[in-house]
Order: sequence, then structure tokens, then C-alpha cells
Amino acid sequence: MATTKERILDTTAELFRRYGYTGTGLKQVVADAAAPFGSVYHFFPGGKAQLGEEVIRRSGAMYLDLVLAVLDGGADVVAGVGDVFSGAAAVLRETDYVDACPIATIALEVASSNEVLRVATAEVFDTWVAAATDRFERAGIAAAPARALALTVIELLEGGFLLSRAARTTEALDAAGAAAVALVRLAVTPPGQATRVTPRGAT
Amino acid sequence: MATTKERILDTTAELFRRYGYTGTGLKQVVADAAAPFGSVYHFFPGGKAQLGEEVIRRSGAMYLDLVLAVLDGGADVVAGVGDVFSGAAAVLRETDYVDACPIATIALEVASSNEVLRVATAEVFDTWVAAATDRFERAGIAAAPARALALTVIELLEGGFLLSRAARTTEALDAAGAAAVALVRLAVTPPGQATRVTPRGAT
DNA sequence: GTCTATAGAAGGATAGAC
DNA sequence: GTCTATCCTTCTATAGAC
Repeated sequence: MATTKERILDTTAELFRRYGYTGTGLKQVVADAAAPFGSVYHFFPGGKAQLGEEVIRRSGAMYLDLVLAVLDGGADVVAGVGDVFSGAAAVLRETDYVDACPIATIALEVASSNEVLRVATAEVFDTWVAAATDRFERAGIAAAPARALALTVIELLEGGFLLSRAARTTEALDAAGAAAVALVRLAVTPPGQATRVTPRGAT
Repeated sequence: MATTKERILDTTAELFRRYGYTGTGLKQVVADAAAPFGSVYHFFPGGKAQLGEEVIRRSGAMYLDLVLAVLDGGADVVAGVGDVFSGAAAVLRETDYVDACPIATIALEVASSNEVLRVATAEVFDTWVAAATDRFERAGIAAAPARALALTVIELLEGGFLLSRAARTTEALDAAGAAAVALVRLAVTPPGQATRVTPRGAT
């Protein structure tokens, strides 16, 4: 049985995913978590803002672990990236298009309205970019292009989530995955070796 | 001088950008628009939801016009796509990272909570995808890959906005632009012609 | 048809009983 | 330290004066 604090954190993360930060009320949190209202301020004296910050960092770390497990489970980094996108699309369909990026909605909501929470989302994204950069460097890509590629792949995932959740179709996420795989494949090709994009090369 | 209805629409669009849908109150709208409170329900009998839907569709159409003007202003579609991203990055910096996609925040907020508004955001994204697909087809790309490329480019723009607003740096948007340009350039290369990715081809 | 006042619900936060 | 009751503000929405 989870502790009261953990139930509050888990419930808040779930509600944030579905309704965002401003759309989630503390009364709804304690109702769903089956916790007394006072517990929120007992465990999070800073109120909603403190609870929000802890949920952002916690959800960000959990999602990173999840994605890295899939990424590292692939035969190589190209296959791993493909698995991340196809897995994300499958989860999206299975959860009625609810379960996507746990912090994207909040990040946009607070970007220009709450500096503390904005920094929290930025730091979470930073850990994701750093982890992806590390994986790409280990695949033989130089530091600068590896970081650019990491940013690009995460952007494709986030953009795919946005369009797919709006459309309630995974077409957009599938297209994003194909593009991400193509970009990673191009980048991991050893320098000096010709990269043929068309099936039959000419010249 | 703009009409009261137009002032309400413009003000709401601006507040939505900054605070999102749930984060924007009608009282703040009428205060900023210098309009009496009753005017909101006079012009939008459906209340906040109707106002929100009209703002989503209006902002989506205006942003499409803006982006297409930049896209079509380039020497070719490759240059146009590059201009869109560099222009978006410039606007982001100039507006203190406020002025990005006018409907992305709302789209994520309502994706799983308000079906009417979710459909509105989906239809706006559809018009964007259709317009970009059209431009890519006119550049000689076949229908199916043109649509996939359109989705991909819009996803990169949206993902770039998300990461750049969170980080308050345009590094992410710049990386997205470089990737978008690379993907478009690859796609517009006439089929059957070798595409050399590395400066010096081997084989 | 422009504007004010207010209703009724929900928001975050606090005090204090136990 | 767990839980309840309540405060004050803000929200959407409506009624009705002018």
C-alpha cells in the first residue's frame, strides 16, 4: 500500500496529464487520492506550487527511465529510436490518447506565468536531452551533432504527441517516428562512407 | 477603432497564448479588452467555450496566413522552410518567449477534457498540414511523402516551440529548423538523382 | 444593446479539533 | 500528525437596470 504522500503525487501526476496544471484542483486531487485535504499542506507546505514542482520532476525522471529502457532495449540506436515512437503510439491508442508526455502541457502553461515551474520543466527537458545526447555519442556521433539530434528527436516526439492527441490518430506520431529514424540513421553512418538515400545511386 | 467583439477576440487570443485556456479568466478578458462583462455573453452566448472555439479557429487561420507568407516568400520551398524557423526564433526572442504557436497550449489542455475544443484544434492543425502538403506537392514531392513531410515539419516547429519556451533559448528551435530544412531538401531532390549527404562522396 | 450587480459553484489556503 | 470545517478569493454565468 502506497503512502499518503505517494498517492497524492501519483494522483496529481495523472490529473496533470489529463487536465493540466491550472485545470487540476487540489480538492480533486485529495478526492481521487482518498486523502484528507489537510495532507496536501502537511506534505507540501508550499501548496499547489510545491506539489506541482515535485510532480514535474518526479514525472520527468520516471518518463526518462521508461523511454531509456525502450531505447536501450533495441538492437542498435536506430532500432531503439524506432521502438520509442512505435511504443509511444501504442500507449497513446491504448489509453484513449491520454498517456503522452507527462509534462508538456504544464510546460506550455507555465512557460510565461510561473518562473519556478518553468525552470523545473526546463531542467527535466535538459535531463532528457543529455541522456539522448549520451546515447547518440556512444553510437559514434560527435558531440555537437549528437546534441542537435537529441533535441530534434525529442521535438519530433513532442510534436507527434501534440498532433496525435488533437487528431486522435497516431498518423502524426508515426510520421514523426519515421523522420526520427531517418535522421538518426543518417547521423550514425560513419563519416567518409557514402550515404545513399535513393535505392539506386547514380553518378 | 476595433469593435468590442474584435477587442474581446484579440485580447482572449493574447491571454490564451500566455496563460492557456483554463488559466484565462473572463474577468481578465473584459478588463484587458476594456469591455463590459456582459458583452462577453452578448457576443458569445455559449460563454467561455464558444469564445474559446472562435479564438482557436481565428488564431489558427491568422497564424497560417502569417507562416504561409514567410514560406512562400522564400526563393524555393527549402529556403522558405528555413525562413519560417528562423523567423519564429526571432519572434520568440523579441517577445520574451511568449509568442509561439497560438493554439498548442490549448490543444494539450483540452485534448482529453473538452471534445468541442479538441475538435477545433484538430481542424486547425489539419488546415496547416493541408497547406504545407500542398506546398511540398507543388515542389515536386508525391502526395503521400508530402503529407508525411508536412506533419514532420509542423511537429518540429511545435516541439521546437515547446523546448525553447521552457529553456528560454532558441537552441532547440534552431536545431529543429536545421532538421526540417535537411528533410525537405532530401525530399525535393528529384528521384533517380543521387543524393549526396556527405560533402565528398565515396564508392 | 450596453453595462452593473450578484448569484452559485469551485478555487487555494488556513485554523483548530482530535 | 490526521482530519474537518471554514475562510476568502476567483470563477462562470445570469438577471435586470438603463
